[in-house]
Amino acid sequence: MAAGPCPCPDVAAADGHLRLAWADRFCSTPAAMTFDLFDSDARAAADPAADALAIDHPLVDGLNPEQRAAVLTPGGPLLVLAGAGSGKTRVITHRIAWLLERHQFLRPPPPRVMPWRILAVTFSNKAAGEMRHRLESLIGDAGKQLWLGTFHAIGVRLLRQLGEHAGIGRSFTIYDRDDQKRMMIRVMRALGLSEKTHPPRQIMSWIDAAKNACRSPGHPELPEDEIADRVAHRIYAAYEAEMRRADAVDFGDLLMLPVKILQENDALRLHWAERFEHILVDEFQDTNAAQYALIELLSSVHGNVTVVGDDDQSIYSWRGAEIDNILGFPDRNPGATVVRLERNYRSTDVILKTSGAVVKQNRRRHDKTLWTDKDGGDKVALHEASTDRDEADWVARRIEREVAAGTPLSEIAVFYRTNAQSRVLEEAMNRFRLPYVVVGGLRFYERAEIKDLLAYCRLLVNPEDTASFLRVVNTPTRGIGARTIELIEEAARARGLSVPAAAAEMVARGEGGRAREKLALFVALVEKMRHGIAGMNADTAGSLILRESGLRDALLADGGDEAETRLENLGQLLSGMAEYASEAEDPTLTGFLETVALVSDIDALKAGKRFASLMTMHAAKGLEFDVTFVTGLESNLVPHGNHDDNEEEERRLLYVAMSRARKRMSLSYARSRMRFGREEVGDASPFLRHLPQAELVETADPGGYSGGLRTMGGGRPASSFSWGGGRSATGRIRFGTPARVARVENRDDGSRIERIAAAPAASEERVIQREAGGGPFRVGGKARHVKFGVGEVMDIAGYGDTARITVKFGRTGVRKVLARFLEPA
DNA sequence: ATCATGTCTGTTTTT
DNA sequence: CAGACATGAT
Repeated sequence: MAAGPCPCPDVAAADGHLRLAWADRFCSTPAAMTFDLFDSDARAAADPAADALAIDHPLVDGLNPEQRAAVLTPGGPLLVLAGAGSGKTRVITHRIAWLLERHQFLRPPPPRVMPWRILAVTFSNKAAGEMRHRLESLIGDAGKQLWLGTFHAIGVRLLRQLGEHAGIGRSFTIYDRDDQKRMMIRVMRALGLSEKTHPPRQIMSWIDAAKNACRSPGHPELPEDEIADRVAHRIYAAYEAEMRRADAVDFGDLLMLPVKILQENDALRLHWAERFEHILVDEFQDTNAAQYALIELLSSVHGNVTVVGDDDQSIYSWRGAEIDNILGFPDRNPGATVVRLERNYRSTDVILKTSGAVVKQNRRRHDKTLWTDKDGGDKVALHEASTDRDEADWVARRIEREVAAGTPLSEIAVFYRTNAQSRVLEEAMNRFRLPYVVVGGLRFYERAEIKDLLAYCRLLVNPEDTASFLRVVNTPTRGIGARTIELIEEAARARGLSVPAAAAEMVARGEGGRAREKLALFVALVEKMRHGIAGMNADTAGSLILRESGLRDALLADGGDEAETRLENLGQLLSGMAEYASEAEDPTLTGFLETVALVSDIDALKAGKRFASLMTMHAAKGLEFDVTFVTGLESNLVPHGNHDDNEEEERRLLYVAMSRARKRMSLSYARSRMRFGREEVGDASPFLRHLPQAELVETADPGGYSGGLRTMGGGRPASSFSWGGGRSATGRIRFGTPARVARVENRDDGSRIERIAAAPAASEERVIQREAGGGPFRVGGKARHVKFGVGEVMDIAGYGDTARITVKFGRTGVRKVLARFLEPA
């Protein structure tokens, strides 16, 4: 990024057109050359100011002038400030395609860029998949060859090749939070530290912050923190040593280690920076120091960096993201081309104005004016509900109406601040029998049985994998308990070995206390399986391990409903492995494990159709829907903490959520909400204060609250709000719950909790609806299972995709199956 | 060594 | 409310 000023002229604007100059940093001819299209001669003769941007090329056809500028800018640092809905993904994909194809259209042709010399970085796996998909539809298989992925995925790829320079082996394992915590606790015990004085959670997030800032143990400027005492530094150092011993890396390492390696090794840096001729970074406002450093290093030869982002959508500062990376980009990169995309193609004017009114309250931002030619639009509904449950019902009822009016479910989304809020909404969706997916919420890969099998897999691939060893050594139970593990730990500490290595050595020496025999059996089992899976594809290996490890037998022996569910889940995992093996470049277990470590939601797969989407506001970034519901807009939830320092970010988060809608949006909040099993009373979010009245329609439950919305936020009167006794201005919304009584509870610590009496019984209608929670399934209806075929639904228990549905299949007979394995037939 | 039971504790947000 | 964790009985 800092390759020095480019001698070539920047793209200059003229009459909304641009002159195209050849300015790639690596061009062998330093003087700028102007290229024209084959067919541009006549045009140029007719109008000397006319330029190459009037290109008749499918890649820029239909783009607005700014988008064209962004796509066609030849090289050097390029900042695209892309407002919400301004077509930034389109710009990135088209720019990549153009870089790959432009040599066919420019004279004289610039050197051809090969796809594997382009690096495109996205924020999430979902975004990477989407981009790859769109790219392939533009340029076909060449799209498969470029380096495209999240920062973390790119980090893995680099570490695979460079890891040895940081003491990382070839088969390193990526640890998730659980594994990290396990290692952390071991380290602290070894150091004789109490978990009380140094909560592992806090230490972990401190270390995470250090890694996001690229700081190893011993760095003079480790993050400031109240827990950042000398002890914490010692823990950090010991934790790192232990991770290396286990040949494991955490998420922070995936960013920090490649940076360290490239910083410390000139030859490697040159090699890799030479390799990438063009680098493109999406969601640049959410990059942290390590990510920035990585980009800087990798672009240090050619200097062709395109960064795309929107400072108003920076919502990850808690993960170390520095908004200054985007705000300060032009200063850090003199001569950078800056393109602003302010035309919004997504939302109605009403939605644009409403969301804009929120984010405009922020001080630290580039002022910008998004505009659209879609005038007017449906007004934004603002709804006050008595309780969270009523709010959820209100949302579900409106979704029902949308569906009746012809909106596809896939075009409807519900957003909330915290994952815990999904539950009430899910229950309401079930009452109304509306099919839905929780995006990124329930995590398939976090189920115990899945983690067990994966831990076996990882231990086989990485013989030093301490965390996985500890997880499976007694799963299923084989008589190796705490005492034996303690012995192994001691041996490992004494000899500086990883835990599995220490266990193997103990067995070899005939040590191991009472459980010696059993431990020997286990070590032999692991060896046997490791030998057995050599050369196998992921799925074949997976089923061998499931069989040999005893996991399968243990579940079969159990025989209960839950065991059956777990077996189903494991079956699902195996088919996932098969699917992976059939299409992946590297079909082995190693490849699969790598992919799995970076992917959280398998459910995103079915987000395509037939389901409404439920997700956190964070997860909503980058997505769009015809109709959205932004829920839980209460003062203690949005903004979340009471800290002033993140208020602007919380407002941006709300802005992100509000700018996802194409046609209609509803905002809602509840006067009381269940939290920690208690009902808590709150006010509307102070962020709602500045909503433009003209764009709103307000409604409220009639609830027993004297006066309803009285105060907002700091207790000041909310004069901007008016509402009339629960009557809907649209007159179409029905109301449900009767009055309830509030009471105040004084607690010992002097704090006061306002509570509300338990909700009265639901209406008749609801009781009936509540009985069926099977999403798209109905008792008496048909359901299809991949293996068992079509059958009749006999019973439904639970809700959502974890509902247990009893189906009578023709061949297999009656079975209980999770809803997630079925589709309506 | 294992299982059942009880208690406490906590909730942002995610690669 | 639910998951993690400690305790105690077998």
